[in-house]
Amino acid sequence: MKLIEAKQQFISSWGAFGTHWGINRTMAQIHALLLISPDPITQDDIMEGLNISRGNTNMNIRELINWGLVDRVILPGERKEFFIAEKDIWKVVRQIVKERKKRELDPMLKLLDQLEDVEGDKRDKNVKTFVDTISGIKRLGLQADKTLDIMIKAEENWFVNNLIKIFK
Amino acid sequence: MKLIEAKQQFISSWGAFGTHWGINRTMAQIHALLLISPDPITQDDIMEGLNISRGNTNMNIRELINWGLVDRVILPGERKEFFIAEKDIWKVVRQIVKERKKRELDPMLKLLDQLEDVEGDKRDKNVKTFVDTISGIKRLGLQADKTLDIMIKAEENWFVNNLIKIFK
DNA sequence: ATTTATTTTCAGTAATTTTTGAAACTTCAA
DNA sequence: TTGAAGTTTCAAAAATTACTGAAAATAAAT
Repeated sequence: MKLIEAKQQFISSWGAFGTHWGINRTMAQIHALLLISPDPITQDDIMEGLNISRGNTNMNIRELINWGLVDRVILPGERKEFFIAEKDIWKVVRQIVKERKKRELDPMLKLLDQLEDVEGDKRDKNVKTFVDTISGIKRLGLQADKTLDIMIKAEENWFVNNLIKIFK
Repeated sequence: MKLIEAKQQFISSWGAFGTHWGINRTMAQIHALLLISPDPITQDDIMEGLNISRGNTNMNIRELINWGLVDRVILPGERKEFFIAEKDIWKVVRQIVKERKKRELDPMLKLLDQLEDVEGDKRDKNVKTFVDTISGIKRLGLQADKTLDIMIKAEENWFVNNLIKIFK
């Protein structure tokens, strides 16, 4: 397979993959393009590379920066801004985990706390089933919270090596 | 908080949570409703409980069954079908992991294999960056594949206990 | 200060996804 | 068999989400 073709394929697939995970297609594609670009590139490069509008490009780059996956770069002597993605895929995963944890898991745990102490007699099976379900989810959530925290802080090799050892 | 209110809150939040993970709101809400229902319930119960149409209900129940999260139940003497959800939240997670792995990770790994042997000179930095990116993702993907397989097969306690021990 | 290059915003439009509801289909009891 | 109860399908409508492009804002050069 030729490089041009392979790049296209990767960008397109990465975009489709993203949509299955609640990430918008364009954002995932910009990320893919940056991942395989050896040097920093401009908004115009991205617009041209993916055939998308300036506004769309700008909004999604900003979002990628918010997620901590892309950095703005100022090159000396250049007027335009350039962009570059973190290439170490393990760091990328940790960053995504960190953000999703903050945005989703933490609020969910807060909610579960409130729901857990619902009024009512535990002998009522409606109450019992509700409380048991919430407690079960909360227990799992707390475990995930702890585990992910350690994962986020961990050094790449430490974590991977641990997994390999444990799960072999 | 009253039970009715708490149930509403849970269903609504579970739905919102789902949309962040590429799961449609209604499907997540039906799942939530089934999780907190002590006894099997019918399509009509769900329609009424969530204020949604028959078609929508039917399609999303079917999808939940495809995901292995909900079962059809025939009650003796009843004409209608009833539905029930797996309540053990750890089993639920394992089932979701299993399905997403099959639907998403496996195809992604297949793609990466193809992309990895792109034509061209490795001294060309475009080729090098591309191949390095793909290889990096593949390495991570293979590791995830292995780990998740073991997790899927694992007994609940075995796994949770392991995690607790390892990550404390 | 003025011009020029670049970035950002956002109202309107387009594309996609979800939902509805009625018709078609199936199942079962009499 | 017939028909009543229940389930499934799917074309059209509604809702949501994403994208465009031009105008406004910002920044840099002259």
